[in-house]
Amino acid sequence: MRFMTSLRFIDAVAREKSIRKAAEKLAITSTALNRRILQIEDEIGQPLFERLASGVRLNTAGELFVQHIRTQTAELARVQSQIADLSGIRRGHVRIASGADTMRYFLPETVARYRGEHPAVTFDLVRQSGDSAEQALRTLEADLALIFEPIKSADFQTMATARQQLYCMMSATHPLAKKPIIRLRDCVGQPAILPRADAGLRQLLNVGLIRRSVELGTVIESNSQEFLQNYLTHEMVISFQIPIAMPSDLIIAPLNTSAIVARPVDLADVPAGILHIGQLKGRVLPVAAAKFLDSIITELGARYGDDIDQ
Amino acid sequence: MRFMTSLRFIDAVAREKSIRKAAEKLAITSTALNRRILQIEDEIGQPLFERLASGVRLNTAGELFVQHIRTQTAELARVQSQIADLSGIRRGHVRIASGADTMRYFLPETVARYRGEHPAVTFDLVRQSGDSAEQALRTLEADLALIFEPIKSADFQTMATARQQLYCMMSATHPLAKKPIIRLRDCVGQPAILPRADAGLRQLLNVGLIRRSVELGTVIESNSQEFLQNYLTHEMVISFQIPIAMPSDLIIAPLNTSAIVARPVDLADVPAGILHIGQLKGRVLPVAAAKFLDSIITELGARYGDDIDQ
DNA sequence: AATTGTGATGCGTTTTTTGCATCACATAGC
DNA sequence: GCTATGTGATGCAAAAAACGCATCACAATT
Repeated sequence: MRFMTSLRFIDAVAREKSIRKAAEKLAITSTALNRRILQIEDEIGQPLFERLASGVRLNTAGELFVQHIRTQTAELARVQSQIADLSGIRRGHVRIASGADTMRYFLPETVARYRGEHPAVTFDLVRQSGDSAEQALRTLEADLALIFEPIKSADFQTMATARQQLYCMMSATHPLAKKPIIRLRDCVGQPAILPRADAGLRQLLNVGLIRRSVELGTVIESNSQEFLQNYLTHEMVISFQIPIAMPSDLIIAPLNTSAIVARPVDLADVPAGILHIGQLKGRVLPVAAAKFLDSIITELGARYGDDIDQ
Repeated sequence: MRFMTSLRFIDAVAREKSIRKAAEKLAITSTALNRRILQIEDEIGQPLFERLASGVRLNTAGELFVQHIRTQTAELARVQSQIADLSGIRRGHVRIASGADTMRYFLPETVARYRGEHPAVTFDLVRQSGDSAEQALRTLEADLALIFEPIKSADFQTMATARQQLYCMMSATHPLAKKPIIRLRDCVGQPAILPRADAGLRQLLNVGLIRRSVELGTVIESNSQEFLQNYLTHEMVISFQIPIAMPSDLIIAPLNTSAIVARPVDLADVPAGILHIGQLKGRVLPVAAAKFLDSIITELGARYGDDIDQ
């Protein structure tokens, strides 16, 4: 959309806090970008940026204006999506901010199914922490966010939740693999590899460990779920995971030596965590995003049945 | 705002239903305008207008897009007003759609007082019927509307009301002028000059007349309040008016021969009509318009005291 | 003091927009 | 049936706007 160019440029400068850096990203010269900004400021009647030696920073007027730009951009996308929807073939672009949990299996499968039905819909999938996912909704960089556990912002509007029981993962040859349900006291002193403290899963687990006064023999921490899961085949340790981040056949895996198995942790020890699917409060989503949200909810319902709320 | 040019043009074409006519109003050639429209349609990916032999008409996509344009335009105005407000001097532009009643004395006085405090605020005052005033709010051509009596649209959000008792107006030498309160039965057969049937006041009066089975000797109908009032000095007839459309000294006018006097009509015969001051439902007004609305409410409060609701 | 990084600006070039003339088509009136 | 009048679309040249290069002025850092 040509008429949005200047606005898009201003938004870019606001994000980069530097005209030259933004110009580079936008693939134009700083001269051209600078002049567009000066022109808009002239039309507004007052500056939008403070000029510092290190770059630029939005002033109050700029904050207001950039907020306006972002809502306008999102609104335009919504209208375009709505217009495209008139022609029958659903078109559009859906931007999702989510934690690593859902990026492994759930989102690939759900997005693939949706694109099977609507090939003209494109996606952005940005893996990030819960905090920055919420932030992405606020700056309108994302339409939907999937966040496991702590929701911090009042601007987050939960559209659906899925309860996720904690599972203990280990090699099929691990002694604990024989138990159908794991109690935390079974794990005392067990060598364990865990996600880092900023993950919602770790926080959930910690609450249980403290309550039951259990200490694990934590040998490795990692923020890579790939690492945690694959390491289980190399050393006799346990790890933890939530169902949505596990391949669907893991829970019912046979006890052959090479397999990884998952066993639920007793809900009395660690309560189920909650996966929140939501959007920016008060925002009207583009058609494509709204329909994909429906698709997510349907998929969650098929997987977790009664553990879903809308 | 340069970046709004194409959007403004499309809006103009939508209103004029003709590229050439719109081009004339916009002071450009139809060629240039036509190409801008083709370009936008190209970017959207589908046409916004149907081409007819008699001009153009919005299709469904166009309706959606023009609605978007109008809200964006209004939003931009709001943000600009908000930004201008930061600099201390309140700037902005307020567009008011209103019936004739308030255009006579109330709005001139209220606008003048407001502009005395905020000289940088400019005004559009469009006199029109209640229906088209509501329509002007919907198309975002007006920020505020003042409508006497029937409110028809669900999109109208009343922000304040003022009860307006009906007054009977006549020459000071008219026999009825001696009565402090007029009953409808006093008026039986009296020669009367009345506003036309589409005015809220006339409808209000008619209800009373039917209820009391009173018939007036209607000799003249006019939609010009000026005419109605000035005619009273030339023939011994009565007319009706609401306080807000009367000069403030009229009710207490002395009984000299040249004067026009106003006497209240008993509320038991004709209930007070209601003047509605409102905006488009759900819309956030620009600072200037919002503040002027405050000013209107204050002024109404000063004049009619308890007859005001917010 | 030298260096590096920032935004602003003069000037020639490139791209975009505009206007004129004209086409193709539909409708209204005779 | 035909003309006259209106409509939007389009090729081409002129005007306007945007762009990029080189450079300036300033501030912070080295």
